[in-house]
Amino acid sequence: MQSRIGIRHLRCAIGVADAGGFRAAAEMLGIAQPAITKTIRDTEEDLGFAIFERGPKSVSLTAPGQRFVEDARQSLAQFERTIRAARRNETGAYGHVIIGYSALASSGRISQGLGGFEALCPGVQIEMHVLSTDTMIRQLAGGEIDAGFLLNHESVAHPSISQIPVWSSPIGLVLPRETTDPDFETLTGAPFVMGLRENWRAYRLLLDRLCADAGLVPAVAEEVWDVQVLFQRVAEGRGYTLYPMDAAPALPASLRMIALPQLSDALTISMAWNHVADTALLRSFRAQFGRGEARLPDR
Amino acid sequence: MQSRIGIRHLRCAIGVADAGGFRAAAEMLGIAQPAITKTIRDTEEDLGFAIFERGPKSVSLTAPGQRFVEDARQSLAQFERTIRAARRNETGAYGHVIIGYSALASSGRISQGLGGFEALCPGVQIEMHVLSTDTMIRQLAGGEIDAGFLLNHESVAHPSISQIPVWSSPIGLVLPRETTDPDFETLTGAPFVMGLRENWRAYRLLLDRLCADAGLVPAVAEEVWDVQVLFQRVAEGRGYTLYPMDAAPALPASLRMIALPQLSDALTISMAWNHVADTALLRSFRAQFGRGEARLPDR
DNA sequence: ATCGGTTGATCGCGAATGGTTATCGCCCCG
DNA sequence: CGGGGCGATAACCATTCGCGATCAACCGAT
Repeated sequence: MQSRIGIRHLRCAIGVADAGGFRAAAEMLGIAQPAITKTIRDTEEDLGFAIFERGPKSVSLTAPGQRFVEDARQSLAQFERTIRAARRNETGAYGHVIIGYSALASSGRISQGLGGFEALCPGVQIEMHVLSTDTMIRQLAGGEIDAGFLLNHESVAHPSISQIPVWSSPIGLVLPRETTDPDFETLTGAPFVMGLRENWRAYRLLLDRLCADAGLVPAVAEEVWDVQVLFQRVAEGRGYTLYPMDAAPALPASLRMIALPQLSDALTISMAWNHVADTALLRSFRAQFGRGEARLPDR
Repeated sequence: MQSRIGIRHLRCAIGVADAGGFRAAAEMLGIAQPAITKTIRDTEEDLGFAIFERGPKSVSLTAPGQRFVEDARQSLAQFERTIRAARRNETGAYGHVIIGYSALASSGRISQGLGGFEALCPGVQIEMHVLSTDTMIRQLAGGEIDAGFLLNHESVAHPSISQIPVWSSPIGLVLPRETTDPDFETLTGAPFVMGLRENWRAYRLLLDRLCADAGLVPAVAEEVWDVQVLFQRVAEGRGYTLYPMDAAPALPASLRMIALPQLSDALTISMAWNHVADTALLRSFRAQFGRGEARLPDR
């Protein structure tokens, strides 16, 4: 039963798989290359099979190696969560939670939940990352973040990630403060600034459907990578954009929002988490937003 | 970020918590006591708080230590599953799954599922433990076993354990082969041999309800710890017993079963697993028995 | 009151481990 | 045909890990 394999071995194997080579992994992990060779060889010896196929140019995972590294990722993530959740942080209290949130999710509901969590577990350090919906799902699956707030959309799903709706907001029209309210009919063909599909995939899909339902055909004059630029361009008069009404208080002074009752559906933000991410601290966190032990996805 | 804590530290902390003392843990882990002292102290130093309260007589967990050890258990279990699932076993193939099953679950449906799994993942080593329903839940929660087949009953639940019904069997009457079939009415007051409530809690609760519904009042003449003894005593004429009809083929030659249509409900066996037990191998295993990604308990 | 018999803590010392630098052999590609 | 990648190997060094021996505190007996 006893195995000489430790966390170090997992880190090493994952590093090589990610970096695509022993030398690259060595650099990434901040150690010398021979150490990688030795650690990988020890691991393979212990497990009884080759994790990597050594090609003359770069290495690749064998089939069992693939499975092993996949499992090792979960294992390592869980381990690090355990340490993070327990460790005393700079503020003098214990615990450290990493969450992601979509730019669309900048609403009072998050602050309220976080406030409740802060009251329950004072001093726990909360690290926030703004991520696109797809990146968030990927990082949740890989254990890089503990929970995320993202756009609820049927195209956003992952077998090992649970989601629970947290709140909704209707979608409004963002326009420069001085501009007069346009008629809804005049919006078709009017210039719009939108987030790039690459980074705003699910939100764009949602808007596509809402606009189609409402008979609105926006002319996308420009696509940008992130919110700040989005608002910047709208303020410069390059076009309108569509954004959750919730975000109205957070708009720059040069912008304002008006409701668009013609857009039938609201945008819903869900809390998402990997169901293997299971520490006492994270259970407390999730409890702040709904029951937090909701259904797994029906795949 | 980098922490000197490794798997060894978790094992050590868990060991001390379980053994209830440094010296006892040392013995349990097969190392000397000073090593325990040092490892625990290193861990506490790294985390920034005391895991254990050193009393003059034995030690106890502090509040944060309690949470840490709890999380560490999950972490360690996941780690060991990862290694187990990957490791080459004696049969020359890879993988090792530990399952528990209730004595009540000895049916063809398990063998069938296991056969399918064997075909899918040839050579994977399956370790089986016969456990009482309650023990199984505890070991699933602690990560000691990967999946279990147990009696489906509302009193058998745990927040982090999912269950999915796998099959059902009506309950029949077990009696010595030579005995003539009794009338159902004569069973009330007739002597019965039963499993001890201590070890058969959920099954006895189920039988209590079924008997009450059917107006049957068995006189429990004797209570025994495990199945073998149960059948032994029935064969010796100490009384009847009630058992799933499924088990008929597995009965000793000296016994036979007759149906009891008066007992309204069937006994249902579920597969149970801890939703944090997540390796590629275990997903394949669970897929053999229903979808295997079913609902979490509604707590 | 003191003396075993506990407990965990401390102190050196060897052995094992994890890391380093230097170098090799290989294969691809200019 | 000779770089310049790659991983493997060798020799060596620092740290870690575990050991036995010992200590200090405490409890419950005499």
